[in-house]
Amino acid sequence: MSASPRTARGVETRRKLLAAAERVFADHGYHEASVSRITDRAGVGQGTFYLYFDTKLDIFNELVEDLNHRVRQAMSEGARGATSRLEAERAGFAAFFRFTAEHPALYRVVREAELVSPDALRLHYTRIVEGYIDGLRDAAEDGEIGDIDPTVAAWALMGIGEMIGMRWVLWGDPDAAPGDDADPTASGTREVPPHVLDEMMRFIGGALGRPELAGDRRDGAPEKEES
Amino acid sequence: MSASPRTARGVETRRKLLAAAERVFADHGYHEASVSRITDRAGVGQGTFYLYFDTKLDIFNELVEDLNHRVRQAMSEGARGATSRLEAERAGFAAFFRFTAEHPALYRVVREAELVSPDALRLHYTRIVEGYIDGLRDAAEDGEIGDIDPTVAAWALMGIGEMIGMRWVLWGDPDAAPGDDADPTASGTREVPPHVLDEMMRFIGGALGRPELAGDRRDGAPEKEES
Amino acid sequence: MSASPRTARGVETRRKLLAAAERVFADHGYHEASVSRITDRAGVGQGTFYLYFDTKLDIFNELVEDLNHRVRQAMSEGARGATSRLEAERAGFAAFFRFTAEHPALYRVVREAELVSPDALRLHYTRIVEGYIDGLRDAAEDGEIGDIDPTVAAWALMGIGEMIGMRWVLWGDPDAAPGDDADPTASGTREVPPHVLDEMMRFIGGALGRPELAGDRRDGAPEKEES
Amino acid sequence: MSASPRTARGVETRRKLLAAAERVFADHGYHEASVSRITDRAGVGQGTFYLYFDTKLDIFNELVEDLNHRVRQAMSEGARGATSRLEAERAGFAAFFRFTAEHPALYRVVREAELVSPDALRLHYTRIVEGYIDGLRDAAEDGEIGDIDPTVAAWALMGIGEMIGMRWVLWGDPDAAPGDDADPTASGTREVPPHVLDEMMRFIGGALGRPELAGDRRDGAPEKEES
DNA sequence: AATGAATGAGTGTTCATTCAT
DNA sequence: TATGAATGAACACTCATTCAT
Repeated sequence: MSASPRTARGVETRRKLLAAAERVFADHGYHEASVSRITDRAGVGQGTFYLYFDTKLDIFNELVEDLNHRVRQAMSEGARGATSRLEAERAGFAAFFRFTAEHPALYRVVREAELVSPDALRLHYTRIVEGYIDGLRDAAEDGEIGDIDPTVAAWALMGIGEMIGMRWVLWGDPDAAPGDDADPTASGTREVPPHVLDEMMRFIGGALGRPELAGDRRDGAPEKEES
Repeated sequence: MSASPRTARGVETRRKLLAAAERVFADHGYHEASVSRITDRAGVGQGTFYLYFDTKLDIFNELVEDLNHRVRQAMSEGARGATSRLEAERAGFAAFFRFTAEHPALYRVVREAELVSPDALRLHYTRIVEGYIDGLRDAAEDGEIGDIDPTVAAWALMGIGEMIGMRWVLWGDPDAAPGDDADPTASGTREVPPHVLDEMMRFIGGALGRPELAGDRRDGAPEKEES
Repeated sequence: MSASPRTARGVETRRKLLAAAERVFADHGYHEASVSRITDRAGVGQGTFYLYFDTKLDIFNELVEDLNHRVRQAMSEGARGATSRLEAERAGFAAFFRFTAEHPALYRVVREAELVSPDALRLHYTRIVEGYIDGLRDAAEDGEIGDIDPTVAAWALMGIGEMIGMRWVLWGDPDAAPGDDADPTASGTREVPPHVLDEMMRFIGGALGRPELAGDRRDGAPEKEES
Repeated sequence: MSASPRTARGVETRRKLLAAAERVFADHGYHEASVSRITDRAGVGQGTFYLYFDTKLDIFNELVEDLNHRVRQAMSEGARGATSRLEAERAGFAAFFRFTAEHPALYRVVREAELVSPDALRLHYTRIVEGYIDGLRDAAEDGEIGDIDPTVAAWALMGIGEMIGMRWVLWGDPDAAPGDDADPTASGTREVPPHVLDEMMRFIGGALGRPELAGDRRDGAPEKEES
């Protein structure tokens, strides 16, 4: 039923719908977001929506796909120029957290995807993880990290990033009691504090078999302090 | 409006409703789960629901709370008897994965809670993390692990468990292509393969500054030290 | 199904239910008043209600009946001892307004009765009007008032009392703009200002053919009309 | 959410809904009138209602407003051409009773408004009363009536009209016992008998200080007016 | 290409009433 | 006499989707 736009005007309308949908999904989640809210924000008639998308799920999936591209691009751009795997990892995480802070939609939309469109979620995570796996494999070949299983490690890294991002970016102030910040749209602009990022990288560095590369205060580390 | 049951019959009805709700939420998620589906499955009239719960959100929150208790109990029971922090960690994760496999509701309900009842989600994660933090602090005092920041580490562990659990328990077969397993109710009985658990623990062991305790094949650790 | 109470305890319970119903109907109106609210306020179980009343409409009708008795008693007590019809009228109205101020339920319940139980409403008004008619007839025989049709006059008096009561007792401050006092339960304690009562009685005095008896400032009419 | 119709079709649909609502509210009152009954009678889908009205209360308020305009227009049209205040009053009342007979909804809807939408009720009465007040003030300046307080008199007139209208128009036959006419839809076509209108106007004429202008059989007025 | 109108199945929730104890 | 449990029909309202223009 829906079709690709054939005119410049159509292309523009489709774009407006996607942009509006990102805002609306981010603000309200999938279920509370109504097609009419999307078309309202896009400034088009309700029927116009179905010119470009078959269903509400359709535009949602496209949006998840799009966010996936953008976050991966942000991460690899962030990591570009890093001179070691861990440096790349750190830069990638930093980019990921920055992206999350700027687009809290990512978290919300993606996590909601689990129930709404499980395939979209799997694809999203899988693609990011694949990037990790490749990087880890290269680093292992170069002896840069230990011989940890890259698949398991990649999923673990994914989980760390997700949870730290949720905790420090989405929730914000560590001391905020639950309930202090109930408005989900209000909390999307925090940063991961530097020491948290440091500790997280030390954690990851150790995990990957190169504690000394992550900077350290680690007990059994031969040269560095304590000695 | 809702009240606690005052008779045995009422207690039983309330229990049936909670059990039904767990099933229905797990199968369909919060939004697709309708009160009438819950009451149907519980075998009671629709109005009966409101004798014991004020709103649909109410029973959802109670369920999240309940699941939180149960998973934490499962984890600490699993970890009981461990002789080291890492052993406890491993046993705790194993218990967590087992619980997840038996109650896929946990994942689905909890993750959806983010949009439906953010406080419930935060409380859930925070409580589990607090358990981690205590354990890590004790272990650090005993010199069992490195001096990693316990809060950051705890959230990282939480994320690892979540993601590994999602990947290997909920999704099941690593090679299953997305789309092969779209029915969310069909995939709740997998186990985390032993080697994945092993690798995960090596990852965590390294992260916590005691790679050698986690068992290893690590490059830079020729024949364990510590001897 | 319902029965008269056979024990002192039952009499008491029935009384509690009626008292609770008056409060609840007054506060919420017929439709918003639920049986459970009534039983809650009465401090009895929900089922107990149906021991004494067949339906919600039943207790409502009984309440209207009861209020009717009470307001008529208040009015005739107020009027007792008056030495002329107009004095009696004034005292009766004053009593009526006082009763209204103390029991705003009267107005609300009675007016709602029009749709809920039209018979109850008619009976209520008719009974009060019959009292007026009798009084007017007597007064006419005594030459105390003009020979106005007592039935029409009685209904007119009823209407005047109702409207003045609504305007000055229920609504309160004459200058309050609509909306300033939207809470219907908050405005039941006003009084009809003395000059309003005075003017009203002058109006009625003239209507009944005895302007001079009502006190007057009437234009050029030292002793009746114009001549 | 609701919007003004943008096409002729929409205008027509909205009109049908209002007309249906007037019938349904008049027949059943606010609470028994369900949106689905309204849409059924209008011959549109249930959802269509919410295209033009936000809530059931919304259309109710609009209806009260509309009825207020119409009754005031009917009254001033009825009074147009009267050569004295009392003549105008009589014509106005006659128009009011005629309108009531043709639109019994007025009474029912407006009286129920007291509980449903108190502001609407106050506005309704206040607007009519303001018309009375203006007329009375003019008449007083012209010496046409006594110097009665116009505000109090206006509310009194409002009450008289309401009550006489209820008694003779809505209830119909004076001798009908309560219960004979329980169907509220069946009684909307009566007229106020001429002698009742006559007596009512004599009552009012006396009240306003000009008994002789209202026609009379008054004791102290041996051979009619003015001569 | 665009749109406003229309729909009807579906939602969470309420409540007068019945009944077993 | 008293009650808490249970019910199911009913309600106001929402929304993804279709369609005529």
